[in-house]
Amino acid sequence: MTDNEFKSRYIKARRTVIERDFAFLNDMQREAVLTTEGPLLLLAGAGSGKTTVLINRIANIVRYGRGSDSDEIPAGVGEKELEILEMAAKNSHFEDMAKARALCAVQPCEPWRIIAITFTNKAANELKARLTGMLGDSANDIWARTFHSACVRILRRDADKVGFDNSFTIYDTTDSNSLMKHVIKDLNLDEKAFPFRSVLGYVGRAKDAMISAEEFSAQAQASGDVRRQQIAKAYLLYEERKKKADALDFDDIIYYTVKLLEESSEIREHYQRLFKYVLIDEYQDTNNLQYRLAALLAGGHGNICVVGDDDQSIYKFRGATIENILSFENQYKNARCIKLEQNYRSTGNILEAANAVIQNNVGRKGKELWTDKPGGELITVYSAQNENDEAQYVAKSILQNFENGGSWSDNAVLYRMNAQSNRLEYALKRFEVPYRIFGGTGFFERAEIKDMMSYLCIVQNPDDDQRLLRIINNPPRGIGAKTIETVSELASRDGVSLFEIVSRADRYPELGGSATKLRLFANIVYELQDSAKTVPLDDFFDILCEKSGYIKALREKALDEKTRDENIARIENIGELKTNIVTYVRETESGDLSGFLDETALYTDMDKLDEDSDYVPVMTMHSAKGLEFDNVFIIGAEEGIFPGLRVIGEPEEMEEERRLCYVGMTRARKTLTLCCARQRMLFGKTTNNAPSRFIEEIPGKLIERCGSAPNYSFTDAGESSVFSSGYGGRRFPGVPAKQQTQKIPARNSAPAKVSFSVGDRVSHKAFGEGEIKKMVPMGGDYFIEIEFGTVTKKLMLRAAAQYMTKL
DNA sequence: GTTCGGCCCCTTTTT
DNA sequence: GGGGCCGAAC
Repeated sequence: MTDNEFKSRYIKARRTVIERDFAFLNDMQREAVLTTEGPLLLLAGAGSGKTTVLINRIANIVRYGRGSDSDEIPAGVGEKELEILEMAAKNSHFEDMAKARALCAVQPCEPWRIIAITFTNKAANELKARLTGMLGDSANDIWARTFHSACVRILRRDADKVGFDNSFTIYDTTDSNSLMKHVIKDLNLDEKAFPFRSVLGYVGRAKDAMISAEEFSAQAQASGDVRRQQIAKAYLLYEERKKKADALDFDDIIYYTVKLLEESSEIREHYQRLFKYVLIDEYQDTNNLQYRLAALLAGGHGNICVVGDDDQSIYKFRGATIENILSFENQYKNARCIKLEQNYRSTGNILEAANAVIQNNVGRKGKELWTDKPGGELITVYSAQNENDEAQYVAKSILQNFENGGSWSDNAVLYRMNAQSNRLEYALKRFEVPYRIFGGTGFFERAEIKDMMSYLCIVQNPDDDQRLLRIINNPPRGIGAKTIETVSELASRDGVSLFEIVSRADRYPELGGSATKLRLFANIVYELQDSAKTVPLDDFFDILCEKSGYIKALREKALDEKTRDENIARIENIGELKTNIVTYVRETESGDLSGFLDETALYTDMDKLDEDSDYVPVMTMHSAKGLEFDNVFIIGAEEGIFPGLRVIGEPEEMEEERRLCYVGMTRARKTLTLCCARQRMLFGKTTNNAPSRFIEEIPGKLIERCGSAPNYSFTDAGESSVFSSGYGGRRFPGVPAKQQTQKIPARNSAPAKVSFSVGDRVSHKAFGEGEIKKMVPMGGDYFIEIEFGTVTKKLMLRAAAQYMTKL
């Protein structure tokens, strides 16, 4: 046998044995799993098994290294080894498979040398959980993290190289907003002409382009644009304050990591040597900074795998650019590209509907998902009277799904914006449906939680001025606005933090009698810092509650009849925070304060804490990305809401909105329900919205319409459906003039006449014969209970009537 | 210094 | 509808 012959037989047999481990995948998926070396672009449609591919690819790398994707032959192997491999390749019941597998490995990769970056915590957690399931505890060493948490980990080691202390604090959006507000005020800028949000937008965009405050300022000077110069001033001061407070905002976390890696060859090389394999999920959503970061991390071994789907790009608003995925093959000349187009998640109907919607987008690469699952249930479109009716319908449908057998968590409710959750929550509570709201004004945004977190942050880093201001007089310590103003002036005069002044208050005659009170506060901080060093975190938290006087103040307020409930709730919430701390201490080795602060700063919702319990997840379509559920309810599918008012008339943004719709629809495995309300109260105003154009883009044959607003007209997609909120103008486009004068029926008014009544015997297509036990008018429909033999079903009459005949 | 009431603003989506 | 901010009253 020649060397060449030996070599090619060896490689072939090795590949065949490895392939066997992944026989359950389809050809394209397997190809992606086995392609481990060099740059790889994975175009993965919704539900195409992307995560499955990712975790199996990692498993392959851990088990076999580059065995499946290399023509190297390890030194010292001969014909005996070839024989073993070829036997194993031929016979899947080969007796010494362990030996054969061992022969397949070419430098198997240590788990801690693999980094897999995702966008959301949920995606990262799922990745981690599935990896652990597959690889056991060693999977914990894999860097399966979000961009932000990976960067925090890097910066915790070396932030001092870019001008921060390694114990830096993280500012969330609220902190950034509040800091920018102060900055604008202190610069005497007109708050109308320079809204903090928009200034922060400029800052964010500048950072994404790696333009520092100084560079931005220089550019503004050169341009002669006065407005830009003002923004530059705000940018400079904003950065200065953050630096003084040793704080990084969300953008900074990525920005400074990139800066660190670009500027320090030593650190860059450390990570480039460390990470043999880099995987980036949702690559279509990366912005410029994240794109640079990915390239930096993979710069050593060059094994970068990016996964994405141009149809699911929904973060353009925060600087994500689809260009990153489109230009991947230019950036990496030897890149390979694999497309996954078979959908395993959804039924044929759901997929056909989603494809039909996304086809209305012009700017796309043109990828068509297909499935071998035929038909399935029709897509339900429910037209509600108003948001209450909509919420009740959803709650009842979920209840019904649950009663038909299944978990609560098989159902999910998705909406466009967090503000829509209110009515829904109410309905779910009423029907005793366990649910959980993700995102939005969550637990960590409650005032009392932010206060306690601020105390913890101050213990960790007393120079954090933003948080110091939050708690210095909370509970009241007699440190008022005047005193704080004086302290601020002294601090900015001496170029030090507020706490520096507070702790040495007696040296400043300007502070007069307040000095004692300030010293008292400083002492509390010092004492807390001492306990934090010696006492476990959970016990420390109790000490904090007591020493700060915070709980005591709440108890006193709770004595007042008027505010009793509110303050008791606050105390309970703090108890809940304690529970989080206890869990954190139990689940992490070090259980230290800084780790807890990092986690809570980056994890907006504590989703991972009770994954065992069963509940209905409720969230925006943005946060639903990457998740899947049997039954998906999308509420608020109306012009002006989804698509939102501000994207109507903006073709590019409309396309992003449509991609969001595509993301929402493709979350569903078995059933998909789209709801629209004829009348809706939002932000204190009542509006009459036409059904979403996205509904109209779904072929009629795939839809089953139902609902309590039967006159609610569905127009053809086109100009007439652009009408949204009822500011003058025509209220119901497409509705004949005669009906327009009709009053909209009030909530719970008598519904249209029905041909069923209590006591009727009925025959139902799915449940057989039964008797109507109860009928309650509800949202223009009837809520009915029918006894079928031993089981009682709760149904909505209008929907059920289609399957029922009277006996 | 503190508290309370009214006014004004904002309403996209995530880390 | 609700939260933040400011000014007036305690």
